[in-house]
Amino acid sequence: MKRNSRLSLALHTLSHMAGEPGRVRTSADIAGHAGTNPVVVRRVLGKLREAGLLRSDKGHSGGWRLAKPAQSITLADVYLALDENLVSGPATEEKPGDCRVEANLQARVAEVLDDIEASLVARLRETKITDVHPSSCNYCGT
Amino acid sequence: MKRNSRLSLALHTLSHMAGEPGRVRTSADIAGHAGTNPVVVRRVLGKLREAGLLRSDKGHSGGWRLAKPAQSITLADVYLALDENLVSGPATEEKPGDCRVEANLQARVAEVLDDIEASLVARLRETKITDVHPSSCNYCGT
DNA sequence: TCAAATGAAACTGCAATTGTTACGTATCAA
DNA sequence: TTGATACGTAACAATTGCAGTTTCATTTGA
Repeated sequence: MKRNSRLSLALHTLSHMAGEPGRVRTSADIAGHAGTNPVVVRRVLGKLREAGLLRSDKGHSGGWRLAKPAQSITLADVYLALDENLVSGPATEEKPGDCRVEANLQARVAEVLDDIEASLVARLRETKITDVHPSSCNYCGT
Repeated sequence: MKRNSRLSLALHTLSHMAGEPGRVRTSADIAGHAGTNPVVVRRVLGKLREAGLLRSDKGHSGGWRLAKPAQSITLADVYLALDENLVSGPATEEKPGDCRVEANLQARVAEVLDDIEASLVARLRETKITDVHPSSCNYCGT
């Protein structure tokens, strides 16, 4: 996989699930379709479970399924569940330093980035995961 | 240094230069103030030179200086000169694949990210590097 | 002619992320 | 009760990107 793969994997999987809400899928199934590893799938989908988007069951006939109606899940829900911070990054955290230019810059740039991050989430909130599922899907068979 | 350090270094340096436009600074000077390495400085400022923001001279009494009035340089100019792509990342570049969900997702997400990237640049264009220089600077002596 | 500065290439070191292996635990069916 | 199935988690290896470092060539001016 590549960069930003967590978000890709999460959206991809949820979108498929939106097409067949009843179907239960195992980590191995999902990993096979996404070209990755079952453990990676569990890591990523685990975040979505913590956020209340998915439910997982152990044991025989266990696996992953939607925990709420697909219509009620937006791209923003997924993005936030993963703590992506695609824009601002991990809170630059400079040592104090005695350079006032540095302080000015940090403040100014951080302000802009925070705004942009908020705009991103707002935009993502406009799209539901059901909007992304194509009318004919060679995986769901719909 | 940390993440986004190229942008930090570039903005920091340009901002100081805006305070003393005539002064020529060597890579070693700048590296010393920024707590990094002269070669790193040349790598980053080289991009700004390609973009026409800085000029560098070799040899005795050489070094770096502004190539245009500080008033005409915005944060966006610096951001774009570095090819940062802070939002969209390096063009996800998936192999084609036969999954239509994936294609739909890529398109939708890319569209949003491109918009957000444009918003970011627009916001950065509102601030000139002279706006970031404090009235009293312990480095410039102004 | 020599010292000072950039330009550029090659390499190392570090941190983050993904991929992999291994083992524990819960669940269900025979 | 037992065994197969699937998730949960920890630990480790592989990969990647970036900063840092070393080294050498080239240009410039005193």
